[in-house]
Amino acid sequence: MKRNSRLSLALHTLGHMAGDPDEIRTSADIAEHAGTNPVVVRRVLGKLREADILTSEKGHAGGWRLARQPDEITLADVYLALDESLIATTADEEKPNCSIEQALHSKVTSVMEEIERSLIERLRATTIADVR
Amino acid sequence: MKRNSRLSLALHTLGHMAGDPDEIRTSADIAEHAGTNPVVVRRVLGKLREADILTSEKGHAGGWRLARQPDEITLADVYLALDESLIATTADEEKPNCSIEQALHSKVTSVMEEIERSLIERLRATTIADVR
DNA sequence: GATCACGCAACTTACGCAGTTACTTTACAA
DNA sequence: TTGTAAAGTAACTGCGTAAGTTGCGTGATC
Repeated sequence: MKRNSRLSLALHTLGHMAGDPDEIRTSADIAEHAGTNPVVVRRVLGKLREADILTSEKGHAGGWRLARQPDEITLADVYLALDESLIATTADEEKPNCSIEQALHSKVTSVMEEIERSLIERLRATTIADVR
Repeated sequence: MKRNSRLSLALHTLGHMAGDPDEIRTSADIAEHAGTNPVVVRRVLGKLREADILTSEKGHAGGWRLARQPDEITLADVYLALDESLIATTADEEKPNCSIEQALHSKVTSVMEEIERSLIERLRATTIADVR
């Protein structure tokens, strides 16, 4: 796998689920299709379950399923469910004792926050049904 | 040091230089002020030299100096000089043989490119003289 | 109760980057 | 011309993060 793998894995899986919402899928099947490991799949999809995007069932004939309709799940929902940020967080300094550092930090931080909001807004315009 | 250290180091240093453009600074001095190592400073500032933001002189009484006026150096110039991206690059897949992955990749890539352009545009509005 | 699935914790591995060391090159000055 | 002070650079180390892996527990169905 590569960088940004969590979001890629999540979206890829959701895309397939959107195409056949009634099918239940196991971590093993998903992992094989995505070329990764069942435990990794559970880690990532577990985040999506916390955000009420997916449900999982244990036991025989268990697995993963969408918790909502595909057209009610936006890319922003998925992005936010994984805490992972595509925007580099400006490392929180302990104490920017230097005034120039303070000015820079506040400037860059405000720009990045604006960009992040803008990103989420754009992601909200697409649902996983659109990429099916 | 922490995350995003290269951009922080670059901007911090340039901010100080903007306050006193005629002073020549050694890597050792800069490193001490920034709490890091002279070699690291040279690595980062070397990138800025390639972008004609700084000049360096070897030998006795050598060091680093701005190559342009402070108000002619934007945050975008610095950001672009360091190749480092604040926007996570969507890992270049070898061959997305899966059609859903293709659709996702192109969608996410186009959003991210738009966001990156937007970021650069905003960074271009501030010069290092503004944070002095 | 056997099996099949997720849940989870702990460990291993891979990778990037800051940090470090050591050496070379260059410029200036005594 | 020799010594010193600076950048340039290559190679190595250490650390943090994330994926990958293993093992065991838990719950549901047959």
